[in-house]
Amino acid sequence: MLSKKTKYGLKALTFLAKQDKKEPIPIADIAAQENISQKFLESILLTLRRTGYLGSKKGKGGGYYLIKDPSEIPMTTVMRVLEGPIAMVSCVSLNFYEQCEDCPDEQSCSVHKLMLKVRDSALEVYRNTTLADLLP
Amino acid sequence: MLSKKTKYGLKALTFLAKQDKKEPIPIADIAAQENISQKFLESILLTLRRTGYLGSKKGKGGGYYLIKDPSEIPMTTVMRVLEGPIAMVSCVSLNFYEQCEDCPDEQSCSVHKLMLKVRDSALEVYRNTTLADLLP
DNA sequence: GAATTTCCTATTAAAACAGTAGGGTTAATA
DNA sequence: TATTAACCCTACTGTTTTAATAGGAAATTC
Repeated sequence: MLSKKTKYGLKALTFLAKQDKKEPIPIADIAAQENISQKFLESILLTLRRTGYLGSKKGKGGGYYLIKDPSEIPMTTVMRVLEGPIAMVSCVSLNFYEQCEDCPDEQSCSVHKLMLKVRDSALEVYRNTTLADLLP
Repeated sequence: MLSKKTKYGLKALTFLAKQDKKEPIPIADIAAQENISQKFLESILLTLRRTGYLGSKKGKGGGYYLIKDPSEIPMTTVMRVLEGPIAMVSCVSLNFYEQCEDCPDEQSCSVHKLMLKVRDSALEVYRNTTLADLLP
């Protein structure tokens, strides 16, 4: 299941992408419009800032805004930052690889085999989808 | 992340599919070979029996065995029984559909849009993969 | 310097996960 | 009939994750 963190993060990004003028939007506005706990959203946006797609400004008239064009924001990055690894098991993860301790041989493991396929298909979707594709 | 329940269930199914003779294998044997807690595996196999692909026999010489050929056991069923919905949000689930309570309009929801794609791609993998494809 | 808004650190409440423990029932075999 | 092994049920436990909440520091504007 997708975490609410990711869900809210995606909604916030979409909200920012929909703005005509690219001036900062306060967290409070996004939270109110999208029905999200403000404090929770605060930490999510802070996390998202690490992607480099999001800028912020403090003080009055401050808030969050997109630095890049929505079409330049791929879902691979967004999902990895918010949800973590795209792979369902660490032994098939590209960015978070770890060996399974209970598995003697990766090559002959049925779970590995299946999850490799699933990862590839998910990755293809995320790589070919940008924030622009999610706008109405 | 994939739950250990699903992981162990897949390993058990593969183990049964690898047997030359299709005679019953005791839970204890599978648990020992695959490094799984026996009691935990017991409940997993009980769950898997509901798919109709797995048969069991009580008493001495008893155990679990596959009823169908591995090539007739699709991953869609296995994953749904063990892991639950294939969709990452309930509003795009085929078998477990539920409306999101915080979302006013599904059609214009960016999360919905993205997760629909992800579900479709995962579904294609699971539909086109049978237990036979996971054997070494 | 007062108000606004982001930034950052803790803490918490609830749920899910991964078992563990135990016991009793049923069915098949030898 | 004794043994074996699946079946089925309850309940508890420890750990981790999730989804927040609380409080204050730092930066910016007017």
